[in-house]
Amino acid sequence: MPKRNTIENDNRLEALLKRNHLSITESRKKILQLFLDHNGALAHGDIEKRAGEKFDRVTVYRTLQAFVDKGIIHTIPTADNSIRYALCKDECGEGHHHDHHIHFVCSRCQKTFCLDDVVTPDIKLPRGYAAQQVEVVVQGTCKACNS
Amino acid sequence: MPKRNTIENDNRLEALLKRNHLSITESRKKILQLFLDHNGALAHGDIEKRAGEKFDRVTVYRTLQAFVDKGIIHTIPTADNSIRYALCKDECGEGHHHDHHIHFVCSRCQKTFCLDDVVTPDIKLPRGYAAQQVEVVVQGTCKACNS
DNA sequence: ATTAAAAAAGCAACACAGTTGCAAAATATT
DNA sequence: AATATTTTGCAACTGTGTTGCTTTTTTAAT
Repeated sequence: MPKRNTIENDNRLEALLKRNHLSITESRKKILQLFLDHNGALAHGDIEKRAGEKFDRVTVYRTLQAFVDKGIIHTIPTADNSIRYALCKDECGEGHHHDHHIHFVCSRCQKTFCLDDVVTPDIKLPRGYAAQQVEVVVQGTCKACNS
Repeated sequence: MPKRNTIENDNRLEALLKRNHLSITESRKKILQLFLDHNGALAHGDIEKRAGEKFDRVTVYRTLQAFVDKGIIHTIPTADNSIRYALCKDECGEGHHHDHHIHFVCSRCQKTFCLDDVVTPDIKLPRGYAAQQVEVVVQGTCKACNS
């Protein structure tokens, strides 16, 4: 496990929380760390499993909710009805998410990825419809599973 | 309520069920009727409310599952994690859904529509990723709410 | 550094969605 | 019409997410 200087890392976490006006607590640091260590999205279940030994279920829910509210993470809709979360890029802030990238779900390893470089396409809608937000979820096989 | 000749309508429902190798039961006819009468998608809750006085919760679940399996209806992923169902076009069959249209969720009236004429766009993925299916859900205001 | 105020965590209890096994009823098959 | 098959309803259970409230932790103020 690539674990760098603990204090330095801690500072980084705390700075991120402070910047978002969240008080610094063990659970928030732990869960934030999970996201930073993990490339790809996390299902609620994953998070609960990895953080759940130390923290209450309810705390995990409330922490994730707080992160979503502050624009630190965003949710990813999936066909199988299990919410996934992933870190936001820096442009997101309290009350306004700007996630214009698409999401990729691997049907082999089941992992979910934010393809940050692939922007959502313009969709030409029938007369009368007005778009506010476009969500694209692509299912297929990911880089790792294809090689 | 536009109710045409009952027998003729019943025949239509039964034919649709037979074509999909499903035995003809009251619950299946009732729920299928709901979809035919309703333009737009139905949330599980809607269906249970409208069919639930007559049928058990479990039956509704199993009926919907059977319809999905046979390719009569398809599910629509939504951000709020509440599955919606809508009728498939004729090309769908057992074990293979071909829904290449996009879905539209109205943020005003909360209704969900299949925009059958709007096909899912080609998405250019990073090297290494292979797409199998593309889901697009557009959120905005619908025709009715805009006029 | 102590202390008071504010925020978050933990706990218990609850509400709700979805599933499973099994007996009874309805449908299909001959 | 009789039998085999499928579906239904029921009860019980599991999992997920929520709420109210008390205790603990964190923050801010002295």
